[in-house]
Amino acid sequence: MVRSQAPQEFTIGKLAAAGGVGVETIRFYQRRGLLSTPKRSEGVRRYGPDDVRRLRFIKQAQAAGFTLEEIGQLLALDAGENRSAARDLAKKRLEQLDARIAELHRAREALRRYPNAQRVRRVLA
Amino acid sequence: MVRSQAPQEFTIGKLAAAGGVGVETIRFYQRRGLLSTPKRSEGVRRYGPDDVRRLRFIKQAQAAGFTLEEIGQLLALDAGENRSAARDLAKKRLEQLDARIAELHRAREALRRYPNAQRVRRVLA
DNA sequence: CTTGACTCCGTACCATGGTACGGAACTCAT
DNA sequence: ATGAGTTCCGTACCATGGTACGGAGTCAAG
Repeated sequence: MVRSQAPQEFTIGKLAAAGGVGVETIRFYQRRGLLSTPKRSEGVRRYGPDDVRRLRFIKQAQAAGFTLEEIGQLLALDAGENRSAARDLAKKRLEQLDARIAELHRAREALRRYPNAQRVRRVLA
Repeated sequence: MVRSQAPQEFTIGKLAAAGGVGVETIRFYQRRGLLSTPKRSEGVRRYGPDDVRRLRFIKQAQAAGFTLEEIGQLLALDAGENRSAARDLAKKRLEQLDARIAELHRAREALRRYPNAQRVRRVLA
């Protein structure tokens, strides 16, 4: 079942704008294998909504603390058979995320106390 | 009033060990002006408890999300007259920290839902 | 008083995540 | 159909936060 193609209406510049990144960042992600590099159509490569979603996913995952390397694995595993491996990876990252959040909370408390301290050194040390 | 000197009993290797970093990291921080470089005493530089505290402060501040550049400013301002500037810096960072924590919480929630989702892509996008 | 560990110093190299550059090809609006 | 604006592509460069290397000097235990 070949469904009707979604319109490939984005040039690289539009895609970048839609994802809130620069054109060079798109190319960088393509080199890294995080985004595909479609064939040229009328001299220029065209992108569609899937690419926009994928780009947004990358940005969100980055915000969650994944490295580009991990994001690549996640996408690869997710696309292939290996969805349970992807889940494991996500779970592992979730634990790291919890640890990081706790760490930031501790730092936050220390920093919040700071304005009344004599010196910063005593606060975080 | 010149109080009795605290013993300067650490060599660079001990200092590094006490701070849980490598020797090269100490040297790197010295180049960056984050740690002082004491005069040589008997051919080798000696460090004391103050240096250990300072090193630990750097590590903690890093964990709180400060860059080395910011940590340098913080230490400089704190040491000098400018304690209120140091407080401002800390306050600004505190706000950023809150934003970052909120962001990680959002990512966490998305990730936590993942095991039941069909594909990662739908989760964070 | 030698041997092994540690220090000192400059300089080079590394990973991560981009950002910039320059010339040629191409597209699009007027 | 022409000129401004994009795209394409390779390659170079950037900041951050280290890590490694090599040769000379020093120190401490046996």
